[in-house]
Amino acid sequence: MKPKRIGKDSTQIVTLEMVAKESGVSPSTVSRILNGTATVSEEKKKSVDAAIHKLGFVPNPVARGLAGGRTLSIGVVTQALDSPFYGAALRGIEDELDPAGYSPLFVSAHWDQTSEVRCIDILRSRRVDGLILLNGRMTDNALKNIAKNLPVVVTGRQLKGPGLFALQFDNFAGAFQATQHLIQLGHRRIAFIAGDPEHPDATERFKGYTSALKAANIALDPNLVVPGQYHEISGLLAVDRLLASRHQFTAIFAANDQMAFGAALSLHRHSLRIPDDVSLMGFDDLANSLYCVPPLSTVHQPAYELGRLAAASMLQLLTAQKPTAVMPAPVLIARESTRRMRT
Amino acid sequence: MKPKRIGKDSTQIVTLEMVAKESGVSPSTVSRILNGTATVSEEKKKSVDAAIHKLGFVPNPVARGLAGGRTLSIGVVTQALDSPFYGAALRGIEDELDPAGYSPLFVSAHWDQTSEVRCIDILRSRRVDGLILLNGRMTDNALKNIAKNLPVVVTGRQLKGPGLFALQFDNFAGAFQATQHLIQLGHRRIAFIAGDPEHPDATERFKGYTSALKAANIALDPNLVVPGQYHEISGLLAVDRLLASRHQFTAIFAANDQMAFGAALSLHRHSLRIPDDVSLMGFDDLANSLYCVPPLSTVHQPAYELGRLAAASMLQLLTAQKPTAVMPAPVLIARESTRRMRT
DNA sequence: ATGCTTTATGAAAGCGATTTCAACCGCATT
DNA sequence: AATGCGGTTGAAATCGCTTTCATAAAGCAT
Repeated sequence: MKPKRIGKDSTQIVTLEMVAKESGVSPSTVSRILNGTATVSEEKKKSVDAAIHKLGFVPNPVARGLAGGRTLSIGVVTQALDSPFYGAALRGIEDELDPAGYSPLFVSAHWDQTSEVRCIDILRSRRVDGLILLNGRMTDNALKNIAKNLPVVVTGRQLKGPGLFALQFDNFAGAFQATQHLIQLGHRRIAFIAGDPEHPDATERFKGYTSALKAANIALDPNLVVPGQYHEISGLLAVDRLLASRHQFTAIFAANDQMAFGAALSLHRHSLRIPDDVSLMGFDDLANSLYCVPPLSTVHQPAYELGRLAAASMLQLLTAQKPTAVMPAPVLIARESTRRMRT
Repeated sequence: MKPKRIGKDSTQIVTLEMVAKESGVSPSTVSRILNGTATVSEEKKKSVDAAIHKLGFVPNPVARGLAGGRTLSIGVVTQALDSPFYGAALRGIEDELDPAGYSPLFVSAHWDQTSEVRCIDILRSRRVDGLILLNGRMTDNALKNIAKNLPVVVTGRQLKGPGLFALQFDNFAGAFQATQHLIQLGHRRIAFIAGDPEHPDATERFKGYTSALKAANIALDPNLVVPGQYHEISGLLAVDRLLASRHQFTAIFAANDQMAFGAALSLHRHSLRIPDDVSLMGFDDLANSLYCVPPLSTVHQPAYELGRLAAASMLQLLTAQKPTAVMPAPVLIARESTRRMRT
């Protein structure tokens, strides 16, 4: 049996001190070179670089975090790890942070305010350098308070402050467009499956719906507005209820795609065809909206882009720049679940 | 204007030393109480606990990581953050780790071996206490090597070793059942949309398919086996090709749900109804399989459970216990996309 | 030359925990 | 009464890096 020898791959711990010794300079100098904290003679720089390369030195982020206060990690509070929408956003964050040497630390709050506070505490105790909050529930003031000590980027609300940046998607405009689209196709009796009024974006979408109706001089029929909770099942139940109520409608606008899927299933169960019998419109443009039957007309929400922008803004905040990101405007995606009213 | 005062919520840094001073003992003793490293007199324990509570002390994981070598964080290498399947697994991991005080550190490797190695390096440099690898691509040996220094839990392969634990889902049995189900419904000409042969689970599923055919004395028709890559679009194209080839079939078994969705769309485009004209079977039981039209028959793969089990096993590994987790057996979920052959 | 501001560098002091080491105490042993 | 031992406790070293602080060298004006 071969003696257990230290393989080249087995990360043996090379410390900054070893690099210093190897290149004949002090640890301080090595650190300065690593961080560019001060000017160092070209000559030493070279010899240190050589030593780093030779020894395969990788700075220890933990020690770095302790000494310098920076951990090169960004806390990300999401609402669900496994939601198709947030998943894309997280991917965007990761893609943007990674090249900058930062690592995201994901925690999920499950749309619960208490849990959200706890998550933030955990992240702070882990000394993250910044915080990205995706559609958080906490109050604006609490957020501003946190931003005093820690750069914060939030999505889903309008807010300004020092060390604080907000990115908001125009839910109102998106919903307006969606409703308008249905109207333009000749629909007059358009049902709306609302989201949880606790979500500000859900209420915005509702406003977009009502505004578009008003703009077209269509009276809002409260009987056609049914509550939902953004889940598939709530969309299904909403349509069940709608159908049971016997109020006529020719189109449905669901406040998000997930509810639209539920709605589609309910329609199917009642032998109603999409879009021949009723047109169906979603909101979010989830990955699988393209692959349901029939492919869902919806409003594209750039989740991935949102993640990237949030992360990029955070990076700017960390370098004391003013974030410049601006959210793309909503884009309507007309697919096959909506069609012109039959005359 | 009120003077800026230190709010109670603004996490001012309370250190272990302050706790020690407050309670009149040495830092060492506080540490010992925190970690249960040694017996401490009941009296001091009480006074320290009181001080901790009073000051609201939270140990700094960063300092802890540097001093003790433990960071209370577990590296998780996933293949995609935004895949419905992995999302559920990640949630399971988080749910299990959180109560134990551990935090997961997620990185995604995008099914790329090089990237996977890089991810692991990042995690190691961050001094994670353990590593969970979800369906990794790296070789068994490389893995064993890593496990020498770091507890490792892997999914999707069979492997044993010190500090190493593997969890594997029985893809073969699952695919066998799925195929058998179609056969029992009277289908004889069953097409198969394969996954990328690079994935071991894809090849296992293929084997399950062929074995079930053989067991029923049905000859395998190579014309009915088409390649795919686990994405929706590949499922769609596969069915397009199948249909173009004009080889008869009455049922399709897709190696995963995503391809089944694509397949469903292709069938729809060709005006073929599910399940009346062709039965469709998936694999994985993604969250939205329940909400497609018609709801997809599939094999349930317990992604969430998998995550929990992997995390639980890691926790056991970290306390030097032998992991005891065993994967649940595949369960067939017959929904509405499959039906008895018309006679 | 003299004095004074810069500039490059190293020594040393943290950062906030853990852990080793040694001292101390009390109690059983001979 | 002397020795020894397990059990508590605190002082101090340590983890690997950053960052003051001090110092020596260098540049510049007078």
